[in-house]
Amino acid sequence: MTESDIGLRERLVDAGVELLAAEGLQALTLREIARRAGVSHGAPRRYFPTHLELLSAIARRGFGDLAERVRQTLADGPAGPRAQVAALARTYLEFALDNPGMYELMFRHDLLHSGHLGLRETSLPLFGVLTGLVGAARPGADARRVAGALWANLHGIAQLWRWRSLQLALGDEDFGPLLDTVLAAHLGGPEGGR
Amino acid sequence: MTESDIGLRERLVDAGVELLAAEGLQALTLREIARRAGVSHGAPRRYFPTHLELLSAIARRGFGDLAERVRQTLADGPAGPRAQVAALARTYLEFALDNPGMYELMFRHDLLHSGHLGLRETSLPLFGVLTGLVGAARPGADARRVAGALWANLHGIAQLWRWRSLQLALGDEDFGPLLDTVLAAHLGGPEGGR
DNA sequence: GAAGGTCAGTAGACACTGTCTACGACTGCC
DNA sequence: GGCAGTCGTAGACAGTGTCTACTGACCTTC
Repeated sequence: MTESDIGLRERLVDAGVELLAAEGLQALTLREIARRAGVSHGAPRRYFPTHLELLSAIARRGFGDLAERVRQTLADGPAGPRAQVAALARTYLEFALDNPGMYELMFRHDLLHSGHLGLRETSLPLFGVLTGLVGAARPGADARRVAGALWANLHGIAQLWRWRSLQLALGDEDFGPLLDTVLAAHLGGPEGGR
Repeated sequence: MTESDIGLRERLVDAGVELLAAEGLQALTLREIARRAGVSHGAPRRYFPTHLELLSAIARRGFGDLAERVRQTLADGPAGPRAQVAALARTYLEFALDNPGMYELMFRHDLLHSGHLGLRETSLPLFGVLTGLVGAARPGADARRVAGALWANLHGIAQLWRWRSLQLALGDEDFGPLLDTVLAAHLGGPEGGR
């Protein structure tokens, strides 16, 4: 009846998400998650046979959150594919910088069970959305390839920005100008279409 | 007189580089490096007070190798800033894909002592070279910003390609077409100039 | 109502990790 | 020949992920 019967499985993922946000990825040990959930270190094994699968479940939360944020951005956002791509890109970067630990985990493929766990199922649709918008914003171009290039660019910015490498090289404090440059490069000038 | 007096310090880094190439980053433990170098697990501590510093020394080898490869590419490569940027980009990606473990280590800032160890000293000059070439290839543009965008794009491609995410999304088997798209986006059409 | 069985979680062991400290051997120097 | 200082060894310690034996509660079945 209390919070304790929402199931240990969910409680473990909750504890992991909190711990990740509070202490970072290196603190996300199996035993510490169990401690935070108030169970012994052997308990998680009942639901997650291995540490990797628990981390994957936590990462799936992150992919879900990101997808939800993007969905909401596109629902609230301005009209026009060009502006929507820009809004999506900004949302993506803000997510990465607001949740550094989670973003780090989401792309640490060595820690994740990327195959069977539906990570692809939440990541590929997002790429599909981006491809559609890019295709509408640049009718002539190979939408998939341009979307792939843009995705890689966003991912690279997220990583380098988190480590302050780009700030160091550019002297910027906000990623806005850089993002404008990137969008103009992949989609054409900021005035829209091409 | 034999190989054993080139100094344990260098031997440890050598062993680490080999181990990294052979077994990957997760195998690069302090104790295994010591084992491969033929010493006890406490020996590295004499030269590297912490695991992090040994890994940083190994990563520095990687940055040195990359810088050397880029230097050679630019020396042998074709004339013209546009073509040189393209050659640099290709060299960068080939390095990342030929040495996946090393590339992974080089950008795992949580494992590296990025501050005092001269990593920045090998990475920033490379960015300076790129900025110079970009400035020559696109005289009108903000060279630093475009170079930063391109660098982030290359880094993103290297990561996503290693995880086969981009291959999955694009259906490609070679990164050449994608790289052409990226270079055209940041530098203008493939015919050169703008 | 009592017996048996399944399931969730506990407790402890194991091998492994990075770090720390005490110790031994070997060098060059006076 | 004795002596210091350096280099590497050996063992301890806390922490990790995994595995196995166990306990106890609940649920079914006679």
